[in-house]
Amino acid sequence: MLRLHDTATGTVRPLELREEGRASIYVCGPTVYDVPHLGHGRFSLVFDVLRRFLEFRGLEVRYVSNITDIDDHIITKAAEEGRSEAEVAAEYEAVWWDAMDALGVKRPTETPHATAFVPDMVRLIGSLVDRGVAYETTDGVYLSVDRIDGYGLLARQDLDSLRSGARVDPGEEKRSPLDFVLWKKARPGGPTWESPWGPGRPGWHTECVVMSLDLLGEDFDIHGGGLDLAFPHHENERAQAVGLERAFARHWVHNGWVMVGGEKMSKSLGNFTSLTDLLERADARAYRLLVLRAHYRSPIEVTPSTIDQAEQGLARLDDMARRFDVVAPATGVTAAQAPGVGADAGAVTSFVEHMDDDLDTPGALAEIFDLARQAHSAADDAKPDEGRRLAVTAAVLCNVLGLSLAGAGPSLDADVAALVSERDAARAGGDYPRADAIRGQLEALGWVVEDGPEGTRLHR
RNA sequence: GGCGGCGUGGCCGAGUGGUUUAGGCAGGGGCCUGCAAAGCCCCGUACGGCGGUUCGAUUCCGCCCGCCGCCUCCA
Repeated sequence: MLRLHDTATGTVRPLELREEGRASIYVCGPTVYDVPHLGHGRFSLVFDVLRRFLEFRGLEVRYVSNITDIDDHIITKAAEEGRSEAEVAAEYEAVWWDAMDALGVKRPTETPHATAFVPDMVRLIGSLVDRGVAYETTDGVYLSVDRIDGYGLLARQDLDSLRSGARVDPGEEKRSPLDFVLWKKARPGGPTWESPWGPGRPGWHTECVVMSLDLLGEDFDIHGGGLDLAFPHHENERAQAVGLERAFARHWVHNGWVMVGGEKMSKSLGNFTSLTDLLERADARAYRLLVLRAHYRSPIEVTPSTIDQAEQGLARLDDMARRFDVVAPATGVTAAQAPGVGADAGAVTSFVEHMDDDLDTPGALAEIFDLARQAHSAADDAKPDEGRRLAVTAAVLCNVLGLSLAGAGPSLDADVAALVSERDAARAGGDYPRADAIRGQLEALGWVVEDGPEGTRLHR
């Protein structure tokens, strides 16, 4: 069974599902007030692969990822641009899904929006107040972390050490500097909702508690997100669940940073690269490969050089797919079904063993590249069927990682096709100067020209 | 200040107490090819520094140096 790192224990431990055969996952999604950056791309890819792999393992996966469509950033932006918060959120949500589609990220099974759950949040906050875990001040409702057993679990620090590092704003009415806001009483500007504490809006941390518990139920399996969500966001979600005495996530999974010049990429540092920009410059699959080449908990450095290396690696896999004319295998193939579609059982087993080991995608990719080498080798050795079998295996496994390979050759327009046949004729007749001239023409049109036993082959 | 992580061959990036190597990219040599391209074969013998444990450490322990992160909105 899959073993995964759990931030709550700081160890890699077996994923013990609530319900046999079914996995429930909640991944914190974006706040839609700006274009997504490379860090958003990484977590989306990492959890997409986790989801695909669980499905490959034959599990029925329910994957919930939210859209935060109301918060201070959105309100600020709306005010600056003189339009509604809903318009701002809708615009950037559309950008978000475009980027996800381009990356080949499977749509979550549910994508709840925070604004649709505000009444539920009010009820949840009310329960916390009733239980004496939360309290009202002049500007809002706060959760009292002193009342929470094990606060600091995800930060892997105890309350005292967290408190010692906490920054305190003067004039705050919080009982502890670590207490966090559940409900913000209405201030000028921005939308409001009714509550027992007057009009206002929810703080950030409550929405994910409500949406995960409403949709997945108590004691769901995996809660994930970027490492910077571990504290305070996930810590504060957990605190609310503890305060309510409701079972929460069984397993906490966090992915590492995207780095830029040795520093964490983040909005606040202003050193981010937008995902949209990257997707315009590079093959989206190259970013997936770049992310998967490193372990999900390691930091990755994204530079023109590392992107280029990933594109070269991708070209190798594409070349294999072309040589063996491997079309993308049907999705939904499980590990158990893989041999039935012609995949090598031993390689599949080895791949699964890597992935079971805390999602060792670098090891899994090594397996795939090795298959590519073996496939070519077999074909060079006059064993085309064996080569094709290995190539099919590689393609099936790529699919589990969400990597689709370039299949058969592209369709050519009439002019290009004419050049190809003219060149083949020239080569057959020994007119190499003419053949080379046509190759030059084709290359000028952006084609890569390869000669095989069956004549000229083109690809982009 | 508290807590945590990292430092691997030209680059990216896994992994392990010792016999045979992660893998990719780039580079060199060879084969194949009319020439290329692609592919195949071969090659570099790396683990921040200093000690310690050990028959033996890149892998365990300690110290040091360097880098990064969290403790505040952040994927």
